[in-house]
Amino acid sequence: MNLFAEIRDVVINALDQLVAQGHLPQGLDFANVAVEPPRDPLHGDMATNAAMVLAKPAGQKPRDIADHLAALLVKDDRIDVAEVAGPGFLNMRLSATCWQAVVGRVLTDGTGFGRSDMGQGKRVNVEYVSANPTGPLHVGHTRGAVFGDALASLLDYAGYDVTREYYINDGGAQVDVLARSVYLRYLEAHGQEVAFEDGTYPGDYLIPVGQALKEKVGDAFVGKGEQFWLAEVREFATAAMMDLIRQDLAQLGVKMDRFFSEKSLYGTGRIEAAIESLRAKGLIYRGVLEPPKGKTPEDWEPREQTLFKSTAHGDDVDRPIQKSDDSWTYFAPDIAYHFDKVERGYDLLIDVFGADHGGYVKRMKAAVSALSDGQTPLDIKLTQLVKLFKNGEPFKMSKRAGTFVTLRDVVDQVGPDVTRFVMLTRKNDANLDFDFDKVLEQSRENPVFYVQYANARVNSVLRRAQEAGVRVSDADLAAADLSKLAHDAEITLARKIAEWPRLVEIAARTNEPHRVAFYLYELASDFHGLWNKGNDVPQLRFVQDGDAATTQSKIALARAVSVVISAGLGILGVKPAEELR
RNA sequence: GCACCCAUAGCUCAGCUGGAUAGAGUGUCGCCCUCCGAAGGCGAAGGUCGUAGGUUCGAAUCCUACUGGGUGCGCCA
Repeated sequence: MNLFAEIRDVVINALDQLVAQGHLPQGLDFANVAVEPPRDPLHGDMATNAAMVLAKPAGQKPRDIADHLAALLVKDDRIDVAEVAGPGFLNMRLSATCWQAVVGRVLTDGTGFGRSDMGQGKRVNVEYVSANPTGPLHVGHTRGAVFGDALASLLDYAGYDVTREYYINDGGAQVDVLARSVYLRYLEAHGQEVAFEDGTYPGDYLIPVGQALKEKVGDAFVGKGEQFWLAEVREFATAAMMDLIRQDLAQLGVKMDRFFSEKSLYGTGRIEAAIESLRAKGLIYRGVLEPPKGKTPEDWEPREQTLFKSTAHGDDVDRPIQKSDDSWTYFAPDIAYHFDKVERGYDLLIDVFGADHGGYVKRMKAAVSALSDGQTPLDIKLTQLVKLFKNGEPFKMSKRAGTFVTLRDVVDQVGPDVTRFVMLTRKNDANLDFDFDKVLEQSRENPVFYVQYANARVNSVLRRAQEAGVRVSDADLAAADLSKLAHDAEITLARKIAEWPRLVEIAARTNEPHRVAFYLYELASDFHGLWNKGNDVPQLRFVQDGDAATTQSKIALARAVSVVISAGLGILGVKPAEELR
């Protein structure tokens, strides 16, 4: 139930009537007519720009249209007042009953209150994390993981049919490096002295993998050339790394519907098929690329390569899909992977990349545009860097200094809920400061705590009411006499609750789950505000001694806050706190 | 050199398919704690929305140029 959408329907109906009555010309487009909460509450509960948007096409003055519209709108019993203001805004004040009904609705709908059908069941594929299977996930991956996961949940909540997917880069040279590194650990497990040269992974996390390999194959690979063991060790090591990564994700509460292996594209004709599809559209050719200007490529020499004509779909230069030795570049399997996604018939594709892959956006969009003949939109969301702090001091990450911070380090220290919430307190394309101490601080400036605290307070007051003999099940509360919720401060909170379904749609439309986190902070803030008013104004306290009916209505409001917080936190993948400490 | 992202209060950041007097936290200043949970509360001051143009009834939001910061730019992925 989206009250804003309902009132917009009322406005549109009124506009239709004005057309029928001849006050407005036929054939007007109402698509830009919006009903929004005004920034200034003095302007009322909702405002519509209808008169201003239609003034020009209708050839009338905005205020004239608004006057006619206002006269019709007040006939709806949900709208108490409709008045023209400013350049032609129409401000509406809704009846208290309207807001009280929202509270009742939350209690009957539960956390489904904000669910939307805007997605119309369209199939969306969200690809995220997709870290190389060469080691544990680090902090940067953590942000992408949380963002992608919350985005997927958000879209699901907004009525899309969502698939969460991880692309395993297990086909390139980096897994050979991994295999060699594991081989060294394997030799070490056999008591040999080994040296980790440049181009190998020296991390401790491979020690148990080397051990495990020894237990599996004994000394079969000792002293043998690469051709004897590389393929097998590669497979063994990649599987071990994916186990590690799955554990990391599980610890963070990130779920995947599918892990898609890059390797599965090789030797199966899948890459060739994707390239052929592009060739059939005349987008594959042999050519020589210009060197990038101003970057002084030291060892540049012109080479003829097989190129994808990505410029035909908005890219800046054409991109190579084969190396000079005719093996595939990394881009070729990526094309094939996205071809696979296109062929699976998704209505929308979303890729979540780290910001360091920003240069990759245009070519990937070009590829999907070409492969789907412009039919499948691809949205690529980049997550910016996470800067780590400890007690306000920057915390430098360095593999060599051993201060390399993994996802596990973060989650072990602050827990999955705090990690997830904090990662969503910034827009995806803005840098994020993560202070290990501040995120655990229990104060107003810490949004995680502030939201959880609101939820805990609701539970506290719920218990208290129950002790006072008031029936507080959701069913009882939904049936309560909500007309007793009449104070301005209470209606204000109900208004904020009513914004939730609208916010879900905005967040889903923009693919920006951080909006949910900010909304929850505002909702919590409004709730705490009402709570604090109770200190000065006794009749605003949630528990009214000796007045079960009034208490019940106030508890209903509090509980509605809690329900929306639970729904919002659910999208973010954070467990609501029943109580603190 | 080119492409993409970013620039909003002293600081950290929000800001709705363009909407009214641009918001929050923090910091600063003033007042307040016998009160359902004061790990606080109320209030004030604080802005040329990087700069300069453009689009229109209306621009932080869209377009162009510039300035500053970040990321990336064939045979790594």
